[in-house]
Amino acid sequence: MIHNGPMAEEGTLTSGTHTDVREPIGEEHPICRLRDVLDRVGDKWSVLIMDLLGSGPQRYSELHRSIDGISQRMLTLTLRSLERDGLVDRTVTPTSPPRVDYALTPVGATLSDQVAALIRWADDHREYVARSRGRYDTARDGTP
Amino acid sequence: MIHNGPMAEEGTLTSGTHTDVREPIGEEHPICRLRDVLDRVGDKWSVLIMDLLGSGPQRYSELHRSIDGISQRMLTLTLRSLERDGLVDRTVTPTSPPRVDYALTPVGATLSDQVAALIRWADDHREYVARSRGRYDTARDGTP
DNA sequence: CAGTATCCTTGGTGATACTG
DNA sequence: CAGTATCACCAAGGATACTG
Repeated sequence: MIHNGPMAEEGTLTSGTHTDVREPIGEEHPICRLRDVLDRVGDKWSVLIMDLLGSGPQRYSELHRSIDGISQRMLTLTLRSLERDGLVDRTVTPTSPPRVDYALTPVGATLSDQVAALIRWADDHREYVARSRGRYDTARDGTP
Repeated sequence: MIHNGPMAEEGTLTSGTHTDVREPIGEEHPICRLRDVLDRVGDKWSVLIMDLLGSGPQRYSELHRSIDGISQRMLTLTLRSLERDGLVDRTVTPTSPPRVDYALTPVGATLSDQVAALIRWADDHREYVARSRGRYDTARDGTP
């Protein structure tokens, strides 16, 4: 049985104590530990940012301009949680106007590599997926 | 500039014509093509299912029992889109009661491998992330 | 068993405005 | 420049009930 729900609330991870309120679930599948990364990789913006930072540090405004359609709110929020997870470093240069640079941490870089692999997969199988969808949909539309 | 919005609606992929209504954006970053996979990997259930199927075909009811907390609705929906993308095969044995087996397609297996790599990453860096969060949070709570 | 149909909630997201 | 704060929305997802 894979437990998928929020098995570890912020407090559980934060507190330092790993007191599991629920039954032990780690033995059967490592998936339950995956949630964090998945949520990281899953949301729209994290991956974009991880990729962008993969080619070097970027300023807040550079990221904002580079990522079409992201709001300041989401950019900040995403960067914050990336920083919180130890995946990106935030460097403030208290000039005026202030300057803030974001860069991958060493660990963040390794995740960035995984993301890159995923991107490559997506690229390699882009057409396959498109054709699969085409076939699936026409099969449903064609013979109703 | 990375375009992230829904650049290709279902219809665009489905129709077979790749008439891009928007400006050409593929040159700058391959990210825009990634959305499909990301959405696949990103949502709660697809990854769980891909992993489960990685160890062999499973019946609907097996998946349902194996994945704690998933509703029939979401299980069906997720399996359908996985099938639509050509990542899993659905085999109906029209006995009574009916029996339906799900298995990874060859291509689905390769994505499953990527997912497995991600899982490994998550496992390897689980503690690191937890401690990063701990430090980040106590830094905020400790000095308010 | 393996779904489909329906209703309803919630939180992730965008838009907007303000600030050190 | 690099954020923070607030509001408002709506689609993803859960709960429940029904069916071939």
